[in-house]
Order: sequence, then C-alpha cells, then structure tokens
Amino acid sequence: MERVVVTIIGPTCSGKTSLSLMLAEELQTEIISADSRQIFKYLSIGTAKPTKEETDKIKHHFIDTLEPDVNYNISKFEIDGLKVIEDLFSKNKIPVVVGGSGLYIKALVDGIINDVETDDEYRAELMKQREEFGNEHIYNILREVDPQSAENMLPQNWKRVIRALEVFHISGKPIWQHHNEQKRDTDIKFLQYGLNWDREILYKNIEKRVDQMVNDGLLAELQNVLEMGFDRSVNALNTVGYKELYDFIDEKITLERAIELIKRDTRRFAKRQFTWFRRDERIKWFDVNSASDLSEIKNSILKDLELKTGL
RNA sequence: ACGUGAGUGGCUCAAUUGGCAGAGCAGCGGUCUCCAAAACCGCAGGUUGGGGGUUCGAAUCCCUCCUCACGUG
Repeated sequence: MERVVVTIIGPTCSGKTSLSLMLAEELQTEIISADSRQIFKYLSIGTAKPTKEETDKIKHHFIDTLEPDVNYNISKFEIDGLKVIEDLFSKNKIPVVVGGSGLYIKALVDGIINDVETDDEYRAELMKQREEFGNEHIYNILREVDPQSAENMLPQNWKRVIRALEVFHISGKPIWQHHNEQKRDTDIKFLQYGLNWDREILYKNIEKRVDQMVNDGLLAELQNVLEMGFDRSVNALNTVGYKELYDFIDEKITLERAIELIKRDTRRFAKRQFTWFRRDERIKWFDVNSASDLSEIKNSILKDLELKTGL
C-alpha cells in the first residue's frame, strides 16, 4: 500500500480542525497536530484547540503534551512526528496532519537541517552580546565567519543571525552548506490540502471568534496559567491572544483595547500564514465561503485519495 | 441667525507659524531550514472641504461658499 499522509493546512480560523475531524472519522485514523501552540497544556481557549469530546473521539497527537515552559523545537517535532506517522502506517492507517504552523509542516514534509543540534549556552551568550552591543555586533561576527549567509539577512533579524552563528559554531560549516547538502529520501507522499477564504469573510470570522474566546474565559485562562507560576516571558505565552492581555492586566489599556489588539494581531497572523503557504505549489487549494462547505471538501479529498492510492 | 472652533490618505493626528505634505493604525505584498501564533522587510494611498485672492512660494495669510462641533438666541 502506498504510504500517503493527508495534510490539511490553512490560516487560523479556517476550519482546519473541523475538517480534520471529519476526515479522521471517515478514515478511522488519528490526527497529528502541527501547531506550535496547541502542543502546550492549559492554553486551550486562546489557541482554539479541539474540545475534549473531540479528542476523546479521535486520538490527537501533539496537543496538550508539554508544560508551557518547555523549550520545544522543530527538530524534535520532525522526529516525533515521523515516528507517529510510521506507527500509523504500521497499523494500516492513513495519518492526517493538521496545522497552521508552516515551519512545522515543512519539518514533516521536507525535513529541516537534522545534523546540527542546538547549543543553548552559546545561544545565551550571543543573546547577551546582542543586548549589550546591539544587533550589528552579532551580525558582524556572522559576516566574518559566514559572509554568504550574512548577505541574505538583515542585522535586525537577530533570531536568524543567531541561528546561523550557532550552526557555524557547532559544525564549523556555514548554514547554507547544510541546506545544500540536506537531502531526505522517503517514500512517504504528503498530499497537502489548503483552505482558502475570502479575506473579508475570514477577518469577520476571526473577530467573531475572538469575542467568543473572551466570553469563554480567555482572560481567566491566562491568569490561571500565570498563577501556576509560568512566567510571561516563556515562549508559549508569547502568543497572539495572550500577549495582548498583559497591558490590560498591568492596567495600561482597557479590556476593549486589548481585544481590538488581539483581533488585529490575529488578522496579521492569518495574513502571514497565507504568505507562507501560498508559495508551496504542491498544495491543492479549496475555496471556502462558510463552514458548511467543509463536508463537501472532505468528500473531494477522499475522492482524491482514492485516485492516488487506489483504495 | 449670530459667535467661536475645526475640516489634511479609510481612521487618528503631525507639519519648527509662509519654504519639497509626514507619522501611527487599518490595507496590500514579501522573507522564512531548531523560539515560527516567533523574528523581520517592503508597497500603496493626499488637487490639504470647494472656489477665488495675496505671494517667487499657501495646509498655513485674506475673501467667499459648504460641512461638522460647541456656545448664544
């Protein structure tokens, strides 16, 4: 049997979760979430996780698996995710991958550099130097050891600069060389389906959903996590829907303003997701105008699967 | 009706008092190979309410009309 993975992508609030549930039910399989935030426990309302009933019904991987202060990384996700995929294949199931985190999807579909780990100490050192001497300082270091990569980066984008330096530090080779050498042979075939919405309708839905989240207790959810002792600075809490609430908690802005900002940032996020996914020509897009279109899309995908796998 | 104030990009406001009309937000496009819901980059948009005048030069000064706000009737 051909080793096929169904992959559902799209911006936030596009109906990925519903569609994936329908598909998984029909295919009698499990769902692999490729979402950099739903993987954390306690952050449920703000990340629009599937409900407990839904996860009880269909098994989900990478949802609610980590404490918010855990430093997860994409390399781990690639390894863990592929493991689950293999496991499902061995049970004769077609894995369904769902997610809006483009890089997480990429890690599964194409792989990322896998021969260079991280060096937290060195990273911390670079961060310190950056704080002390500025972006230009670390950028200049990169320009010396790896001018070619430096050329394609801006000093302001310090995160990439640091990663490039880290790769060089660990491997002694510039990061672009790893990119060139990287290859992955696998017989797994990822069929990618995207949910495309008219921008205006999607934005309206986003606003509605943010209001719903607030009604459902978004603020209390955040306060609860903070009371548990997790610091605002942890990466999991540097998330749209939560980070905008800090200024309200500090009484710098009104709740109404904070909600406005959440809506704005969610719109911006959706836009960036479109930008990311748009350039991948392997994605087959479906136009969606309302949630009721999803079941038809599910059928199209199943039909496409039949064609491609001969099921 | 009279008085006062205001009118600048879709919105909120700048323009050193007469010297190239700018910014934030919204919008749109892009980058992305270990924090990615992150971190960045860019683009577009204005006959300065209309008309006239003064001036080498007007968003800015003068006249007039329109609109809005507040005050008085």
